Amino acid sequence: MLDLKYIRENAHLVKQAIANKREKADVDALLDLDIKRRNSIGEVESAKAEQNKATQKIAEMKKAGKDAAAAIADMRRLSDAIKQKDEELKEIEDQIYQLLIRIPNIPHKSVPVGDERANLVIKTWGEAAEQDFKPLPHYEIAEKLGLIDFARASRMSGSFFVSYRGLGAKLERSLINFMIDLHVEKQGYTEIFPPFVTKREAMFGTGQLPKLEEDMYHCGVDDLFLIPTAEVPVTNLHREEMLNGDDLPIKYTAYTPCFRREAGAYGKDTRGLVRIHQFDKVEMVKFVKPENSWDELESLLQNAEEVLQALELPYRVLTLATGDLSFAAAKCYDIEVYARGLDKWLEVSSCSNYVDFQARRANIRFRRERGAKPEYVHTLNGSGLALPRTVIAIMENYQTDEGTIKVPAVLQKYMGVERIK
RNA sequence: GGAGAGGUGCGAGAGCGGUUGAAUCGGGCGGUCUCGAAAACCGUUGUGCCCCAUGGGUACCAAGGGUUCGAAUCCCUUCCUCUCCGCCA
Repeated sequence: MLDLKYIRENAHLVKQAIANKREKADVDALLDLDIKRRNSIGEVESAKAEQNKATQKIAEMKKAGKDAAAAIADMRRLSDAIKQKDEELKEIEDQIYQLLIRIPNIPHKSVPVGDERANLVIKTWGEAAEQDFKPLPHYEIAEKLGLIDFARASRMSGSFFVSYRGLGAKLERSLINFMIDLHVEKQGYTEIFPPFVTKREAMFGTGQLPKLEEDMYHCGVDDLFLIPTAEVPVTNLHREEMLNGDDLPIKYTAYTPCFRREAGAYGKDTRGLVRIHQFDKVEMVKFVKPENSWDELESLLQNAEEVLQALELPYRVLTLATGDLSFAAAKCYDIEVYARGLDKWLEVSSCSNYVDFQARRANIRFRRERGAKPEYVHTLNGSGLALPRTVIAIMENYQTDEGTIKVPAVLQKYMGVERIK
């Protein structure tokens, strides 16, 4: 959510941002209502000032034992008028709020303008090892080695759910442990194990609601949502809090499963593990001081890259263009791993700076020191990493011509074997 | 799931429906004293919004409604916390 005052003073920038993000939001209607609102506040508050004075007088009269009946009768009329004006004001503020929460965050200056074709590849790391054979796509080798049950999972839960088995299941668990250990031991994050369902307010705080309600699994009886990413519960840990400036930056990492209905996404890249309704992910979340958030984005990206470097998987980094940027983000880097069997680049991480957008929605503030004015923190998060596509890359890039899969060196102590066969 | 208790400022904790934005204690900050410190004493210590803005106004005692001329204080709903019983990994 943006600051109303900021929108008032920078309407053209906001409109530009909406256009560049290919969102729809009515800034002019908002500005119109803003004027109405301020007029209305003037009326209501002067009426209330009058009422407060009169009320005090009545109290004094009663104390002095005088009859206050006439004054009370007068006040009844004023009181009714105030109630009515208050209602009008509330109506206006509701409308403002509804418009305000639909205005997206403003992209940073360094973000290229355009749709996904304007995404900028800023870095490529590693090379696909030369091979004299064509590796099988992951879904075939996984099936062959008994690592993943696609058919059985579909039978019980529907399509786009999978069940891992044997060393396939262990690979999943090993990757989770390896990634968390790396974030905690080498990169200074604190591990969190949060709830996997949250309330509406939490989804709103990080910006999933109201826009993405259709993409989430929802438990109607309790009005709870299954989390689409750990970003939601971990960022919301500090919702409605006043943090201590000395404690910043706060760096958390969390493993969670992620649930996504992906409504309408069928038919595109949907074979195997590329796109499934439930997947595992290790996430990093940071709460930082505003002046540091752009540096923190770079180090967040680096922390995510280190996972792929340790796994020795080739990848590239993209700066997302405005049209590809999510609603709440000011800037976002995507990391794509190269999968040799599919011969495709697959997104395994998005590292975003939300600046104060989420913090304002979720009311997460800090004081630089005792007595200082509260300020909104900046929030960032990045995957480190999404598991299924990492698994794809391992199964395809580490495949041998004998139809086995070598275990990446850093995973061997977790897996207990050097080769999956 | 059943039965109770409760949610007040940085913390503890008071608050007959009428100068209560909120007593008191503690903490923080500033000062007096001291070579310095401690102790003691004095002062100070919330946030949002609006305006004809070095000032004024208004709102906020979990959240939302209601009663009233007037609500932290009375009523209703929701959320959360705690205790006891039941159930359970």
